Amino acid sequence: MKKYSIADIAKELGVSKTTVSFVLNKRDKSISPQTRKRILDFVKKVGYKPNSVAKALKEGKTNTIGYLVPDISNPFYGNIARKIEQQLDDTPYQLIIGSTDESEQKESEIIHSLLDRQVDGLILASCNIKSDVVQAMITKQFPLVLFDRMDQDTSANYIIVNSREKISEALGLWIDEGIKKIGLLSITPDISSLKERIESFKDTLTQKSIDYKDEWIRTVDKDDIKESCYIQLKALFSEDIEAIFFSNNLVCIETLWHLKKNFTEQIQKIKLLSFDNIDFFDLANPPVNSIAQPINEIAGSAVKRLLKLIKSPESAAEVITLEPIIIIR
Amino acid sequence: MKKYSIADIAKELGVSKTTVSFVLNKRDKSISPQTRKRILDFVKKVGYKPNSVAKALKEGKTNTIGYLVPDISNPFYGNIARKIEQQLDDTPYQLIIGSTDESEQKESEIIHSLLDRQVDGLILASCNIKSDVVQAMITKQFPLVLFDRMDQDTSANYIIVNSREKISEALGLWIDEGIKKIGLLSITPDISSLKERIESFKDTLTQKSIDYKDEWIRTVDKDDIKESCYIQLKALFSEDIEAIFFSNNLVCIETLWHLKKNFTEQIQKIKLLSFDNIDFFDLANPPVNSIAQPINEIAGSAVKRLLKLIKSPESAAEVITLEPIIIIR
DNA sequence: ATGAAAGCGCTAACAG
DNA sequence: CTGTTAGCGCTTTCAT
Repeated sequence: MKKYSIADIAKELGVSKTTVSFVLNKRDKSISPQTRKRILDFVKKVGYKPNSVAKALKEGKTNTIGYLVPDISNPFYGNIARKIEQQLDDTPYQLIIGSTDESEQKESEIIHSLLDRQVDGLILASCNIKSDVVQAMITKQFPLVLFDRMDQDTSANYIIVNSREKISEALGLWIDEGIKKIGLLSITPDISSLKERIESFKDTLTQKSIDYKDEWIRTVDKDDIKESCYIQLKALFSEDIEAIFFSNNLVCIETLWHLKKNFTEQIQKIKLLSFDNIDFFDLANPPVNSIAQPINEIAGSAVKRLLKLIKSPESAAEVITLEPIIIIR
Repeated sequence: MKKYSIADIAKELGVSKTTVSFVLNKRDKSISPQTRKRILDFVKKVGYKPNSVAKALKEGKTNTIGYLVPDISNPFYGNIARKIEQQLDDTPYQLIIGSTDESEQKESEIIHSLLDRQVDGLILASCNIKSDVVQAMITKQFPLVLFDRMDQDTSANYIIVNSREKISEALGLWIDEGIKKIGLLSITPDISSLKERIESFKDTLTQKSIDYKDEWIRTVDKDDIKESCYIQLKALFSEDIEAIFFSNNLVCIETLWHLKKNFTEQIQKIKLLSFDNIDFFDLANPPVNSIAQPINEIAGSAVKRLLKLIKSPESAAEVITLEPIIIIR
C-alpha cells in the first residue's frame, strides 16, 4: 500500500493538483460533480491521507499547542492536561506536552524546541516567568497563556486562582469552632501562588484577631521532603498545635504518612486543611478538608483564551481570576 | 525582531543557502573558518532558529512520537508518560499525547490524526487491537509499541507485565496466614490484562486447593462504579469473605470509600490486595497490599523498542515481558 | 470548470 | 571551498 500524494492522485486521474486540492478542501463549487466524485472515490479507495506537515509548512500553522508544566504525572497538572485535551477535542488542535522538573534550563530548552516546531500556542506553568525565553514570547506576542504561577512585574495572559478569600473562609470555619492554635506547613515557597497562600493565612489570622507565633509557620525543604517534614511536624506538635493548614497537597500527603507512622497519637486530635484537593483526602485519617482549584475552569479558560490569542495575537493581555472550592470532610 | 530563514541569512551575508545549512548542521569540514564564523555570529545575533516543520517535510521525519492511552490523568498512564518523557530527554524526540476514553472511535480518530502529522512512532494502550487502524499500522510495519493490553491473535511489539506469578505469590501470603475465603472484585474485564488477572486468581486458588465459589468473583459495572461496587461488596460481605483481591486500583479505591462510608465494621477484619499500586494505599484504612506494575521498566522498554523500530521498522515483532513488584503493607 | 506554476524553509546531490 | 538547483506535499493566485 504505497503512500499517495496529491500529485500522485492528480496524475493517476489525469487532472491537476489544484482540482484535487479543491475537492479535498471542499472548495468544490467550481468543480464538476463527475470530477469530484471520481476524485473522492479514488481517495477513499487508496486511503489517501493529507500530509499535515506539508500543509503546516505552507500555511505556517501546525494546529498543535504546547502544554508545559513542572510534572505531568502530578495529578493537578495531569487532570488539567486531560481537560485541555477534551476541550480541544472538536478543534483541529493537538497537544504536545512536556515536563520541566522545575528546572529553568529544561523549561527553556523545551520552549525552544516547541517554538522550532512551530506550535501555534503554549499553555505554561513556568518556573521562571522572568526568564529570557518567556519574556521573549511575551514581547513577540506569541500566543501564550500562563497559569498556576504569576509574576507581578510581567503583564501577560494569566489564568490564576484567587486563594485569599477561600483560605480565609476555610480557616474561619475552624476559628468558629473555637480552634485557636493553627499552624502552617509549606513546601519552600519559591513560586508566587505559594507565597500568596501563606500571606492569606497570616492576614486571615490577624484580621480575625487570632494570635500566632512565627514558629507555627514552617517550611519543608523541597529537596528532602520526608525528613524535613518530620522535623517540622515535631516542632508544630511540641507547640500543641490544634490544626494545620498546608499550602499545597505535597506536604499534606507527607504529613498524613508521618501521622500514621510517627505521630499516631495525634490522629484523633489534629485537624487538617490542604490547598489543592485530591480525592484521597476523603479517605485519609484524619480526613482532610481542602481548597480545590477549579481544574475544569482552569483548563476551559486556558484553552478559550489561547484559541482567541491564536486568532488575534495582538489582543491585550488579560488576567482571568478563578475561584477555588472549599471541600469539607 | 523579524523571523529569519536560511535564505535570509544567506542573502544578508552574501553566501549561499548551502553554506549556511552546512554550517548549521555541523557539516563544516568544507567551509572556511572565516565564513563559518561570520555565519555563526550572525545566526546568534539575530537569534535564528531552524524551522523544524520544513525540515520534517524535507526529511520525512518529524522527531515526534505519539503516546495514546485511555486516560492521561490516570496515575498509571501519567507516570509512564513522565518516564517516557525523561527517556526521550536527550533524544530529539518530543511526545504528543492523547486520551481515548476507552472509545474505539476516538482512538481511531486520534491515530489517524497522529499519522497525518507524520509522527515517527507510537506507544499505544489500545482499547481494541483488532481495530482496522491498529491492524493497518501493524501490517504496514509502522513503528508501534503496544502496552498494557494484548491481543493473542495479533503478533506485534508488546510490552506486557506478567501478572500470574506475583498474583499467586501475593495470594499465597494470605493462604499461609490461614485465610480461606478470598473474594475477587474486578471492573468489567473487557481487556486482556484484566482477564488474565482473574484467571491467575482462579488458578492460584485451585492449585493451592483453596475452595472458592463463583459468587466470590464479582464484577463491577464500569458505567456505574459507585453504586455497582456497593452492591458487589454487600454480596461479598454477606458471604463472610475474609480478604479481597482487586484486578485494578479503580475498584479498590472505590471499595476503600465504601468501607469508610458504609461498611465501617469490616475495616478491622478485611484484608485487601490490589493490582496496580498507588502510593496512597499505604495510608488507606485498612492498608492495601498491592502488585505494582514496573512503571520505569515499562516506559524504558517501550522507548527503547520504539526507537529501534523507528530505525529498522522491519525488525521482527517482539514481546517484552516484565515482572511486577509485590508491596506488602 | 480546470490547470500551471510559485512558494512555504529546508537539505543535498551535483557542479564548479 | 562554495553556489545552483531540485524537490519534500501542499495551497492558492492567476490564467485559460
